Formats: sequence, structure tokens, C-alpha cells
Amino acid sequence: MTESPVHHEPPIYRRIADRLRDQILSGSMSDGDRLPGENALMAEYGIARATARQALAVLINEGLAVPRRGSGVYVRLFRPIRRHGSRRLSREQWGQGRAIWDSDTRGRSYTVDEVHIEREPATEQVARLLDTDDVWVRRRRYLVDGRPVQLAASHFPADLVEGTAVTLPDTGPGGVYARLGDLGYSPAHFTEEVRARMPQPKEAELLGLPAGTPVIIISRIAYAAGGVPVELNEMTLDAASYVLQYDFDA
Amino acid sequence: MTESPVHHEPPIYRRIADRLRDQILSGSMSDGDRLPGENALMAEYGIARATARQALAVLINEGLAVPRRGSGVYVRLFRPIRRHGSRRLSREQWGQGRAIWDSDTRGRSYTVDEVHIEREPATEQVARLLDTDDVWVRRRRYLVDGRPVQLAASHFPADLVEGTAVTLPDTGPGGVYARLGDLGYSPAHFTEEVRARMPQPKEAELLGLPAGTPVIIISRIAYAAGGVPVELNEMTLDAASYVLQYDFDA
DNA sequence: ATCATTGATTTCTCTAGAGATGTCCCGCAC
DNA sequence: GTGCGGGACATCTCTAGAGAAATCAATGAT
Repeated sequence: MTESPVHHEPPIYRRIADRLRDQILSGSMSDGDRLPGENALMAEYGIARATARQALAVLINEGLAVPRRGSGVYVRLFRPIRRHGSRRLSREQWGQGRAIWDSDTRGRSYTVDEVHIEREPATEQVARLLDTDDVWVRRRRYLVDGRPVQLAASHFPADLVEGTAVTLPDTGPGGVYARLGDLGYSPAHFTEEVRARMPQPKEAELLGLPAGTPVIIISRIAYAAGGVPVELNEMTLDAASYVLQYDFDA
Repeated sequence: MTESPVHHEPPIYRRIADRLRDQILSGSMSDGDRLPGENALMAEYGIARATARQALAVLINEGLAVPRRGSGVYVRLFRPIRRHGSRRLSREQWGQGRAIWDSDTRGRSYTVDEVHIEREPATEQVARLLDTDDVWVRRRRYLVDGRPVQLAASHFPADLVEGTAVTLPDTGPGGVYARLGDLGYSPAHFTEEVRARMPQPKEAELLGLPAGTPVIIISRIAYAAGGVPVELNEMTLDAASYVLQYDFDA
């Protein structure tokens, strides 16, 4: 930020971190490699344990390294999944569900780990966006190669799906959008907000995120013809696992 | 991740962090408020300074708090700028340049802090995407209310702009896209990749990012008719300052 | 009135040590 | 082979102390 006129040398822990980061980013270390541990750094630089920890904490907080208790600290390079922007979704693809996934996971196995479906009072934000107090929420967790990478929560106005509440959030064949279409609320317009931040502890736990991993949050609202909001889908993605892709014409 | 069967109580520093986080997120503290400092926590909980520091470091690394040396630790809530997806861009808007910004900064002042324009050899990634070794790069830094919030680097194939090199990266009236149009390479198609990660030290420095702030990276490629790539624009955004917005029809 | 200095406060950096906790692997018993 | 015990090892948590560096307000000299 504001640099003082005198150039102070960075503290030891930071210089060590810089050296290690260079090694990681220059490619001389690869994904699962083990970094020098606390003891090794203590010996090599003649520093105390706390200082060695601090150096490693820098890399861990940057998301470039992952500590494994009782084992060591390991390099973590990002191996993102490409996730196409909804621009790509066509009505035909809705019925297939996984179509947009299969081509994007580079052969890695993709599964859903259903969490739960239930009716609940809407939070303030959801109530404002969906224009109702009472919603059905369908929460899911997505796994790639057995590891959780995404949380999703779809909110449906309860009054809109009255009587069909059992079958709507419970997708069934053709997916949720087909169900909405059956009710005469086929989505015609979408808005999508994308943001990134550090995860809440609960999110970090559910996604198994090591320290220093941001999450990407996509909030998509589907509107039926006439501008009626029919679904709010909030997706929380492990930022290390995802690249979003949008494409469009001028 | 894998939870042990016995529920261990979290360590003290983590419980303190949890308490403070609740206070911040519940709204009982607001944006610039001062958190209890190291000394206060030491006295209140009867712990050592290092432990108090550890508790505060949790919040700092989560991006919820910002330390100011010699002053204290302060709450930081995100105040995002809405940034519309390029889907919104129309040819008429290109000519205005700032149109997509003025409506999105909520009245905050938006300025550009030009960094430099120069011809340089392409990095491996840029060479692959733009299909050339030799590019002009135009780097900019964007400020809102005097604070840096975005870095941008536009890459143009050097052979494509041969002879006009002086005027192309140097926008001029009508913006870069108008210049490309004059050369017969009006962009017709775009792809955009969005990812998020923790910033590199250099990025953090240029953007003045406190610890725990991720960056959003948008890589947009503009293609002229015929599929010729004419620009690679890489934008690095302070994730605390931006919300991306896309909207589209089914 | 303006500017420089001082002092109190607070975060930052680092040392030294110790016990707890989780992981890995080898060897032994079954 | 399989499963279990135990030791080696590494990270994790915490204590206690001390000097460095930045901020801010009050004090004092010009």
C-alpha cells in the first residue's frame, strides 16, 4: 500500500515464503510434492519453530500449499473444472441434466450427494428476490472423484408449487425445469450473479476446503414469462476446482 | 474432512474467532468498527499474546477483518460493485467506454490509472490463445474512490496491428474496439473465462489487498469474423469490490 | 499558529520450550 | 494375508517474554 521511503527488508518468514513460492510457481515442484517441513526450515535457516510455521502459513493462506497433520505440507496446484455459463443451456440440454458436466470434468467421475429437501421460511434475501416468505429448498452436494466441489441450494416459492410440492423439488425425469414447465412456469429469462469470497466455516467443512481456498458463488434467478421469479439457485463452488465459461456474440 | 468419532472442543483461539465472527456477521458490528485488540483479548480470556493473535488471524484470513499497525483490527464488510457481464455490451455502448461503469459504481467515482503500453514477447498461455508470439500489451489500473480495484491487461497480436501499433493500444476516441473495427477486425464473438483464487503478492500489492481477499480473474478473448482472435483481455478484480452480473434468455 | 518531538498504544516479528494430536509405517500376532 | 499395536515423525496448540515498527494524540518550541 503506502510504502515508506526506506526500503526495509522483508522479515525472514516472508523471505522464506517467497523462496518457496517461487519454487512452486516456476514449475520446479509439482502438484502433490512435499515442501520442507517445520523442522527442515528450522534447521536450514536457524529459526524458531513459530517462525517456520509462519512462513508455511503464508503459502497455506495463499492456497498454494496444504498442511497434512502428522505428515507434512504439500504443494497444491489448481486443477479446475470448466463450468459453462448458462448461456449454453438449451431446452434440449435441460432434460439431460449431466450433459453440461460430462464434457467438462475431463473424464473425472461426477456424482451428486443429495443432502435434503425441505420447506422452510425464506431468509430476508431470498424473500426479497423471490417475492415470497415461504419456500421449498433443495440442497445438494456435488462430488468429483469422490471429493465435494459444489454446494447448491434451489429455492422455489411454496405457493407456486402448491400441491406439487412433493414432486417439484424432487427432480424426477426431465429435471426441475421440466417440472416447472408442466406447471406453466417454464423459465424464459435468467439473471446470474457471480462473486467470490473466503468461505464460511460451514461451507469450508462441507466442501472439505483447506485454508486459503476461496469460493465462487453463483446466484441464478429463473423468471417465467411475465417476469415471475420461479427459482433461485445459489451455487457455492470450490474456486480451486472451477473455471466458469461464458461465450456470446456481439 | 474426516471427522473423528469423538467431538473435541475446538481450541481457544478458534472459539474466540467464532464469537467475534458471529458478532460481525449478525450485524451487531458495522463496517469500520474496531475489534477487541490483542491486549483486550489477553485480558478478557487470560491467554498469551500469540494465542490472541491467532484468533484475530483467523478473521483476517477470512477477509472479515483488517489489521492496522499501531491502531487496531477493524471490521471489513464487502461493498461490491456490480459489474455487468459482457452480454450487455452492444456496439453502441462500445463507443462510450464508461457506460457500463457509471451505472454500476453507485455514485462512487471511477478513474483509470494508466500503467503502461508496450510491445513484448507473449507468454506461453497468451501465445497459444492468440496464436502469435509477439503482442502489444496495454496494462491499466482502475480506481474507485481513489482505491485500486482492478488490473487489466489487453493483449493484441502485433502482426495484426502492424503499422498502427502506436494508435491501437492507445485507445483514442471510440475505444479499442472502434480501432479494431477500422482495421477490419471488428469483434464478433467473445469467450469469457471466470475464475477466483488468492492473489499473487504482486497483485495484492498493486490492488492494495489486505490478507484474505481473493481475486476474480476474467479472461476474455475477442474474435473477429472468421474466428481470428484479436484481443485477449485479462482482468484481475478485487473480489471484495465486485459482483459480476450476467443475464440472458432461455 | 505551525511544526517537531515525545510518549502511549497497538500490531508485528521472533525466540525458546512443551505437551497434545494426527498420520504413517513397520513388525508382530493371529 | 489380515489386523492390531506401537513407535517415529510432523503438525497443532499454547505459554512467556521482548524488541521493532507504525499510529495517533498531546506536548513543547519556534
